[in-house]
Amino acid sequence: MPANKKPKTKSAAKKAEPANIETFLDTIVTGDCIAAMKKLPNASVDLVFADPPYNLQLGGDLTRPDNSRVDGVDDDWDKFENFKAYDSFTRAWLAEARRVLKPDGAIWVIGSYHNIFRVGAAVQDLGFWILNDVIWRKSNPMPNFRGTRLTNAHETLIWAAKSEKSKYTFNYRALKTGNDDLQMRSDWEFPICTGAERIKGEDGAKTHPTQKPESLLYRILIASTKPGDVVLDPFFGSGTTGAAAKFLGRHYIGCERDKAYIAAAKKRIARVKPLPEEELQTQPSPRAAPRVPFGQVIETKLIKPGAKLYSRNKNTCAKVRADGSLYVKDGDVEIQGSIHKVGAAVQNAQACNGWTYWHYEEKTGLKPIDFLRDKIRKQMAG
Amino acid sequence: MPANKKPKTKSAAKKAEPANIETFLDTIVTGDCIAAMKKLPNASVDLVFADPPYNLQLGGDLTRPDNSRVDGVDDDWDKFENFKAYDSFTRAWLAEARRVLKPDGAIWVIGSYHNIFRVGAAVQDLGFWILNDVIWRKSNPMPNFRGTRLTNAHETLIWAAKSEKSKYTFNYRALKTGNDDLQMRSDWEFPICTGAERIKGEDGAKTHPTQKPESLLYRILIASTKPGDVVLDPFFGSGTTGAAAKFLGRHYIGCERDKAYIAAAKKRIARVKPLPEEELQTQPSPRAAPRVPFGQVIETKLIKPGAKLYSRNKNTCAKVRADGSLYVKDGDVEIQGSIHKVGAAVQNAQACNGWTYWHYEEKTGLKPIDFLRDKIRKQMAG
DNA sequence: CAAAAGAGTGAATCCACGA
DNA sequence: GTCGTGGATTCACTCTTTT
Repeated sequence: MPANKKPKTKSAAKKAEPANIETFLDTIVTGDCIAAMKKLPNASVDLVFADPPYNLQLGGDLTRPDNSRVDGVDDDWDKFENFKAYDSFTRAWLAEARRVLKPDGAIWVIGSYHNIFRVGAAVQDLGFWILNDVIWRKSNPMPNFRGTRLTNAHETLIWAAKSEKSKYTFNYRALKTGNDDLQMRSDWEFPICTGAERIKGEDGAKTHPTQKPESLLYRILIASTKPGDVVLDPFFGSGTTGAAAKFLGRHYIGCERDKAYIAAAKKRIARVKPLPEEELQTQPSPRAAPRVPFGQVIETKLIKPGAKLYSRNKNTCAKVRADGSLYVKDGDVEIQGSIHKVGAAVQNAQACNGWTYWHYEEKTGLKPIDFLRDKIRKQMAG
Repeated sequence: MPANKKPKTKSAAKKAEPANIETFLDTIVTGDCIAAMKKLPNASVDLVFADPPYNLQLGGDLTRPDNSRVDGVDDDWDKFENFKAYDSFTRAWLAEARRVLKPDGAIWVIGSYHNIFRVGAAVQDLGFWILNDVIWRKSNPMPNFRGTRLTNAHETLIWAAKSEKSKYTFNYRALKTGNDDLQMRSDWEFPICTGAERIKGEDGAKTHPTQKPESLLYRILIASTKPGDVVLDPFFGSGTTGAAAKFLGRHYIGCERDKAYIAAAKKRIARVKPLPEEELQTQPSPRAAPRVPFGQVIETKLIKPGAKLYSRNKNTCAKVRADGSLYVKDGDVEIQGSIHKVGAAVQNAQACNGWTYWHYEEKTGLKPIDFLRDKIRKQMAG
């Protein structure tokens, strides 16, 4: 693809145009996440997934009842003087992430009670629009060894669109289908990342202290991206986002400053074999199907003008007119209009889906006129 | 009780001594929660439970797919100009709540993604020390009718001590015992408040739009208070906190400005019959509870030989023998053995906890025989 | 009377597109 | 921007009515 010489927006014209986003696809940008994100052009990524430092305040070492030491999070990058420093760091990277997002883009941030409230408030203050908070219920959490609190058995994710107006991606039907035809809820259960999935060094020690399970990222990407979308992870770490994105036919961009993490992530992602394209087809949404006006049903002669349509209980009867409008005479009152308007009127309802409300007579009984629309769609497709 | 003329602390001595806390026990203070809390003396309550406005910012009407209208929260008390206004309100009431708390006191706040991040950040900024965030998983949440987001199936609670140094109350053993000897996790499942528990006016309409289930408050009070403790609820509403506190032998203080809510709460709490004192003893020591063989239940004459025990659905019936064994005749097959062995056999299961599987008949219905074991343990302890 | 069917409802930031 | 219209969209549970 040729470089785009002409700035796309006025604001972009003010500065030197940053490198094209294509340059960064499926790569890890080395360096501090804010500096790294500054290299990316405005409005160029579809989704951000961020697993920022948790700002844990563990007082001293934590030991198990058998006196073995728990390998907690004590790396330098996870120390912050105080909430103020953490807040300004949080707002800085969130602002960069928002700049880089397309207008209809969205962000996911994961955290625990140590940091998620500060992150969530910053998300709202910066103009993101929260869509859901999602609970990752850990099926195998670490117990509270001292019995001083509840077992910390979950983490919190925030899902937010770039703005209130964003037409964010949500594959509602795909999630529902994958959930035994029940709406996906805001609480998700997954095991923590252990076993073969957990990346370890040659010494057997875990490479990254907070590696997330790929299953979590799969669901996030299936829920809120389309194949070919660009997913940015400002805290790339061990590269779970990259691995899941590559597997699912999405592009990733990672930011990471730790060279050991980068090396481990590259190695990991190289081993991932992407799903074949046909496997990526998710359950289509009825909203995505081509619009078929009711008039077309008549033009196609699937129903003739003058034919009668009924409500399911056959209490109401309407006559079809040549232009695709319906006509009902109920006592003195005559109603005419679209299948939807007349359906709503005879029910005294605000709205009505005429395709499912009205039925035509067949040998086997009443059938919704939606069957006829289906027929036309299939003819169009085949 | 005579008035206490001598100030208890130096700081209290500086100002006019506010009315003694005893005056307020088990009452509802009328008025705005901040003004009402100002009447209470410093460091006088053990626990605060707060269910503040969520600042929902709902749009227009929402209808179900069957065109019925959802009765959303449109009350004035949930309306705020912007985040800034909500934040300053939040910090004001949290500061008062903190002043009123004893040094070892704690607070619970419940909210949704609309407000909980702002509340949580304020909690931290004011010097509270977060102990856990707890997820209330709703077993029967309202679905997302438009298929635009995930089903909002949970709410978030923050549990925080007054300060990092607070020696807060946590009845670890009681929770674990009540949770089949597993540590209580940070995600709790309860149904929403419906049916007979839901308070309704004479017109059948719900008295309060956001009444919380008593089961949620029971667990909170069992987890983090002792009998006789003082529990303050600055947003008393329909009085769930008061009802649970009275039932569990705790004192409540409510703040509420809506007279209709106050009247409903008073009526509700008046009907509550407190548990007898001996039932309030929670699992005291870190030692495992003493073993009670089933035979002892018979020896104690809590159940007589020849009595019948049933599975919860009453599909299975067993006869109690004098030695504490059970006997079941199922067609030609006769089974006998311990409550556990017979329970497993009739279910075709590897193992079974007979204490919870078998039930005896009481006036009010079937009850697990575990109730009887509890009784014996309490007799042994007391 | 029991069982089945129907109606009602809950802290909800709940539509997309073209004229 | 607004406005109008097409047409997509629900789970668990309680209580009432009908069979």
